[in-house]
Amino acid sequence: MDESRKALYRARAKVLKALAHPTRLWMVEKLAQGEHCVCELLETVDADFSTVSKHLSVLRQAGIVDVQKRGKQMFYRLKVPCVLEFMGCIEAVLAAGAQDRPDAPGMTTPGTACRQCRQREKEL
Amino acid sequence: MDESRKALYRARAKVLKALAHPTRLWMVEKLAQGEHCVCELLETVDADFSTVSKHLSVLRQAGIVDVQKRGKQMFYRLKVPCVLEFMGCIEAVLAAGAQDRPDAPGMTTPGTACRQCRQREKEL
DNA sequence: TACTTATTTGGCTATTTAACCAAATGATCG
DNA sequence: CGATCATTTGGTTAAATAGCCAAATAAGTA
Repeated sequence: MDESRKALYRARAKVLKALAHPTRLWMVEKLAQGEHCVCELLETVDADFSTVSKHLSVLRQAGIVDVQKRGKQMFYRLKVPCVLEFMGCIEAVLAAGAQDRPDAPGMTTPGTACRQCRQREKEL
Repeated sequence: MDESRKALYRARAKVLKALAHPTRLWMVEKLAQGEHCVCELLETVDADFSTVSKHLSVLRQAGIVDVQKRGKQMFYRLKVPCVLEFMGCIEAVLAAGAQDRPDAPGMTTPGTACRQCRQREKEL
């Protein structure tokens, strides 16, 4: 894998990482309903002012939210609303996670050994 | 926000966190093409055997991948393929992140003060 | 049974992240 | 200008994460 490809995956991971926090996830949903100033978000969150601000900063740096100063307040809004679409799939993961299926007992696939994997590759 | 709601967001965040790593993201895409044993993934990844194994463990615990033992090998596969759909939106975030728009200079919205926010709430 | 192969586990260290507090900034109001 | 409000920044500490190495399992194989 070349360096530019690695960089791409790092960038993608960074976006996901920005979303991967309960408080931030919550705030993103909140912002999906319309813009909010920091103190409005603060009220719903049970954390310190500076903590909320830092979370928003993470979202902003990831490019997920937008901020606009108006008067003495900072108004945040969701820049890329499609991130909300993740939720459906995440719920699916959570639902699937519960069952941990035993995966059909009578499995007859030959079990290609790893060494053989490489050999098979050579043969191709 | 009540405790069960918090727990929901924590659970969701955990799933995203599992995806939020370049190597894991890469492996998920790889697994989307079909099942692979650990050593096959290792070849494409430039990391230690144990590191790869741990990444897979994270994905498994999050409920994203499935594992099945066959012979001496562990075959991993994508359990919930919809996670791939995230990529489109992530690219959108990355694309949007580039431009950092100045958001229309002549903005005339009154700038509701935060104190006033609370007051406004009371008035409703 | 001993040997090799495939993978996981258990430390260990370096790095990153989260949270809080206190201080700094920036804008408006008196 | 000085006070106040909204928010960010810096510092600190605790906890989580990533990576590597070495040892432990587990399943064939000789």
